[in-house]
Amino acid sequence: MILTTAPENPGDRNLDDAADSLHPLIAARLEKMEQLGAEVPLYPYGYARTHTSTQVRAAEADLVAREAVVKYSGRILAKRGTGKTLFVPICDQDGIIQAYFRKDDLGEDRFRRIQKLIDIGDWIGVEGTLFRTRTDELTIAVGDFTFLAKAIRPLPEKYHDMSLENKSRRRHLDLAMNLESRARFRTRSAIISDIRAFLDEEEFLEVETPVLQPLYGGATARPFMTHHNALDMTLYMRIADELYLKRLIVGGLERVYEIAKDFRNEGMDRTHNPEFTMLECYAAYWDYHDMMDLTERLLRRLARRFGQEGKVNFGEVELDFNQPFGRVRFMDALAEKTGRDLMDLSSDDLASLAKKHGVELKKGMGRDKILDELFSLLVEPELTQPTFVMDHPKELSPLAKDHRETAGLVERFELFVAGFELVNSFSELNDPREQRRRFEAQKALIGAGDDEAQPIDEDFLQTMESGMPPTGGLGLGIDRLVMLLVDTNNIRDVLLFPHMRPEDAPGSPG
RNA sequence: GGGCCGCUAGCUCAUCAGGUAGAGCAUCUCCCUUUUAAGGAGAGGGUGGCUGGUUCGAGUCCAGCGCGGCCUACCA
Repeated sequence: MILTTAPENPGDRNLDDAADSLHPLIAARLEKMEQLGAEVPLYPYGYARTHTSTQVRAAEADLVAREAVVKYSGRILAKRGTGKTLFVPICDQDGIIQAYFRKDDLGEDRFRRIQKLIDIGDWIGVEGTLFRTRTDELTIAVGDFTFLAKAIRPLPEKYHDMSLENKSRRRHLDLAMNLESRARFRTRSAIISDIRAFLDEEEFLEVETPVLQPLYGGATARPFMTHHNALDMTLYMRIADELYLKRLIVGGLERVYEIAKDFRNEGMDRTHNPEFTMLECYAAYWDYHDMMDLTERLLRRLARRFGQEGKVNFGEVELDFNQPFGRVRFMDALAEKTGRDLMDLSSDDLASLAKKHGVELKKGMGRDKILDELFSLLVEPELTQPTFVMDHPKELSPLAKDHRETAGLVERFELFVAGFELVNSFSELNDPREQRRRFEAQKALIGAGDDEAQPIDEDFLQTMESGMPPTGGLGLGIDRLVMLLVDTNNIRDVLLFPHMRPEDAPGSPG
C-alpha cells in the first residue's frame, strides 16, 4: 500500500502540487517543513559529528569525567515527551543513543522546534554532555541541535515487525527499523570480503568477465535475452562465468576467480532469485581433488569466523565444518538406496525403477537425467552434514573431464550441506575434440526438446584448441552460503533487493 | 507449476451468525521537567486487493483475476 492516493513512485508526483490529493500524514509533515524552513536550513550540507553511537558508548567513562561535549547524529526513532522535556532515541549506523531535550536548557523557540516541527524519521545532529538517567540509560543532555533532513513519509510502527513482503519491497524501511537486518547484510558483506581475502592469499587473481554475451554457456539453464541496438544483435545475460574464465586459463593466468551476478530465466522461490551471486574459480594444474581440498579449507574458515568455532546452527540442525567432509560416490549412494548397481541396468529397467521411486518421467529424458532425478529424490535430502558427492554420470556434465578410472563417469563433485547443493566442481575438460563431441551431444538434447541444454560455442572451442592446461574449476552459490551462515531459509533475507512482482496490476497507467 | 492460507486506517492486527468497520502504534489538540512499547484526556484518518455474481442488504457467501506467505516439484 502507498500513502499518496495516486502514483506509487514519489518521483512521479510533485509533492508541492495538488495538496488536496495528498495523504493527510504527508500534508502535515509538509506543513511543518514549511514552518521549519523559516527558522533553519532544511537541507544543510553536512554535520561534523565527533562520535558514533559505538564510540560514545566505548568512551563513556572518559567523556563523562571530562564533561565533554559530543556531537552525535542520526535518525529520530521516537519522541517521548513530558511537556517541558523530551526524550528522543537517535539511531546511527551502529546503534541508538538517546537524547534529552529540556525547555529550560534550550529556550522556548528551540524547544518548540524539536517538540512540534521535527518528526519521527527526520535526521538530526545533537551536541551535549553525557549522563545516565534514573533508569540507567546513557543519554546526551542536548545543549544545541541541528536539523539535518526531513522525512515526509512516516516510519513503520516500531513495536511489531514488518511483513517479509514489506521488508523486501521497502528495504530502506527494514534497514531503518531493524538493527538485526543491518547486521545480517553486514555479515553477508563480511563473508564475501573474507572469501576474497582467502582466495587472494591462495594467489588467485580476481577478474571481471562479460555479463552480456553473444552466446551463453557454462551451466544448464534458460537465459535472459536482450538486444544490442547499434549492432542489431541478440545478447544473452550470462548464466555462468565458466567459459570466459577458462579462456583466461588458456591465456596463461593460472589462478583466477570472479564473484559476480549470474542470471537464470527460471522459477522463483525461497531459494531462487532470477539474479544471484556466484563465485567461480579456476586453477591450472589442479584436479577436482585439489578443488575439494580448497573448498573444505574455505568453508571451515568461514564457519569458524561466522559460526561458533566451526559449527553453524541452521534451523533445527547443527552443521559441523570441523570434521573432514563426508565423501560419497554418486553411483554408490544410489546403489545403497536402491539395492542395485544402476550402471548395468538397461534403460527400460532404469526407467521403471525410477518410476517406482516416484520420479516423473518426461519426454527426452536420458538415462543420466533419470539418475539425477533419482539422486535428488533419494539421496540429497539426507545430506545434512557437509558431504562431497563425487563422480557423476557424463551426460549431465558437458564441461567435465572423463573419469580417469571409470568409463561413463566424469571427475566432478558437488558439495551438499543441509540438503542443498552449495558447490559444483570438476576436473575441467581440456581436450577440444572431446569438448566438441560433448557440445554435439548437447545440441542433440536441444533438438529433443531440452531447453536447458547448452548451444555449441565455436569461439570457445577455438580457444580450447589453443591449448588449455589441466585445470580444476569450482562454482559456489554465495547467496545460499550466506543463508547457511546467517541461519535463514529464505533467500529474500540475504538479498538487499530481491526480485518482486510489481504491486500494480500490469497495464495500469503510469 | 501444484496444494493450503492470507489481502481491512500510514504500520501491525481484530471484527463470532451477512445488517455498510474497531484497537494499538503513528498523526493532530490539551495536561505532565529523568522517559524508554512513557502516561492521561480528546480528535481526525477506510474505494475492506480488483472485477463480477447471489441477496432487500456483502469486508463477511460464490466465481474469476492480481499480489503475498507456507508446503511441494525443478535450476545455484
